[in-house]
Amino acid sequence: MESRYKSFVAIENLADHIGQTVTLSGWVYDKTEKGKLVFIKLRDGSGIVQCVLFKPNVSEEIAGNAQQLTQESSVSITGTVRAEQRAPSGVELDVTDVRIWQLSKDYPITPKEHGVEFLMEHRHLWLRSARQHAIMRVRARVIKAIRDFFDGNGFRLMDSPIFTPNACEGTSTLFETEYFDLGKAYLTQSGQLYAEASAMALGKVYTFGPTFRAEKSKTRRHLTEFWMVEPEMAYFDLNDDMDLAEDLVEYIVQSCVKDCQRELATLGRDVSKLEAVRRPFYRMSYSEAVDWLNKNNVKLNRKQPDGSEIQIDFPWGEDFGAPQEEAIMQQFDRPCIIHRYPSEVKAFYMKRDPDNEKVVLAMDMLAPEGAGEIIGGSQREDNHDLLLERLRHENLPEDAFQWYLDLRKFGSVPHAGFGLGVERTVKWITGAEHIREVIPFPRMIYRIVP
RNA sequence: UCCGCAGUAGCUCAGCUGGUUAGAGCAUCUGACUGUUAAUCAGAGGGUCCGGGGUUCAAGUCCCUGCUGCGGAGCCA
Repeated sequence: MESRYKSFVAIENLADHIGQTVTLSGWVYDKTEKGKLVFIKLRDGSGIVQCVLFKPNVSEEIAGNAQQLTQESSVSITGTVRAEQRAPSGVELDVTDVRIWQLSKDYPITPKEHGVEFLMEHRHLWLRSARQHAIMRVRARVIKAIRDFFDGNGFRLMDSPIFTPNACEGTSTLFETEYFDLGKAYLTQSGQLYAEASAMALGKVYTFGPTFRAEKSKTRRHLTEFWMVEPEMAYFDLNDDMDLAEDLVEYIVQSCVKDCQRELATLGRDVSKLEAVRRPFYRMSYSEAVDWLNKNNVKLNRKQPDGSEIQIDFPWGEDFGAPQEEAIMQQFDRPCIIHRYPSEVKAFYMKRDPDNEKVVLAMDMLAPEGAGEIIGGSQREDNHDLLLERLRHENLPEDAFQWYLDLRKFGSVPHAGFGLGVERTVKWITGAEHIREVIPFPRMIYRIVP
């Protein structure tokens, strides 16, 4: 059989083929008839184009094929490409032939409104809708930008394992599984510890893959399975780390602005807000942020032992919740990095600030427009004895961390890194309402199907 | 896990202080139309009112319970 590989014309490139006869293969997105005209909206995965068939111009058989078509029928349509001002994409196809591969029956997702539950049950089909299609293309562009950025800046990809014997931070809940005769294994919640070992071997590395959190979170910014990219750099301090994070995020956003104009338009995204995402971003220390909250009268809701709630000034030492982060970000049109958090609320591996023992050299990047935290990172503790002390303080199993402690015995150096949540970044850039829309098949506390 | 809300046609929903044969729009099917793009017009079919129990002369409607889902909080990327 002759390969069709070379002869495919993608709908997104049709404007380059005006006046030519082409064959498009795809699926029927919508069809309407008006007298002797049949309008077929065809999608092929790259875009949508309206194909117009005038019955007197074709045989009865071809006209019959066109009239039979139902939503999501698979079809190859041949015709002449014509510039058309009325069309959203600027082109239409004048149909001369229609070949049916399969007629679809009772496709459940109509062009009308649907509820969330129904759409999630049909996620495997929902992905075909224009909006979901646009989001997935932006997602692919974000991932490409991440890889391009690191590959082009001297980083090496070093994959971390997904099965791990121990917790990274010891706090979050882990998914547990049997591992042959070796007892329990866990699905990784971060590749960072392994990335640190990799950085000592290759200097600048990044690890990129899925991560798993068994937290029973039920919000519009949590998944139980999500993708994270984690760079780790030898001889980087916190400032180097923050500079890198800003460069990366600026590069990702501007890549999408440049290459995803059609997708962002489909999504109704205000692109000017993305264009504004240029360095330098804002920065403030945790202590400055607490001062700002109290100066601006942003109170903390605190539950009393009797169940009632009172509002108090934000106490230094408490971790920020979503309401505090949102209040802080309302003043900014670009991301903001908050750094030097109280050591008590942060993970054991973060390095204490030599200028203030109460805080660690940690940083979070918050995105504007309500998108919230997209990055968490830190300079790591590189002193063996201090790290061991922190491990014991957190009651973590020393044995399991022997290899990690080794990194501080054999040529320990200052180093830093961070994790960027791919889905949160895509949610911000696309303006999606819920994180479940920005990953093809979301895994959430109450959903594992399809 | 905690706090709130919801479940009626394939889909999105309405259904009043309980009252006789269960409502609309869209989708589907039939017909009309040479510019529709949320097409329009005429007609047709389509219901275990989430499950179980209770109150009542009478329950889609009120009460109890279970299930499913949604929104928010905490945790975090």
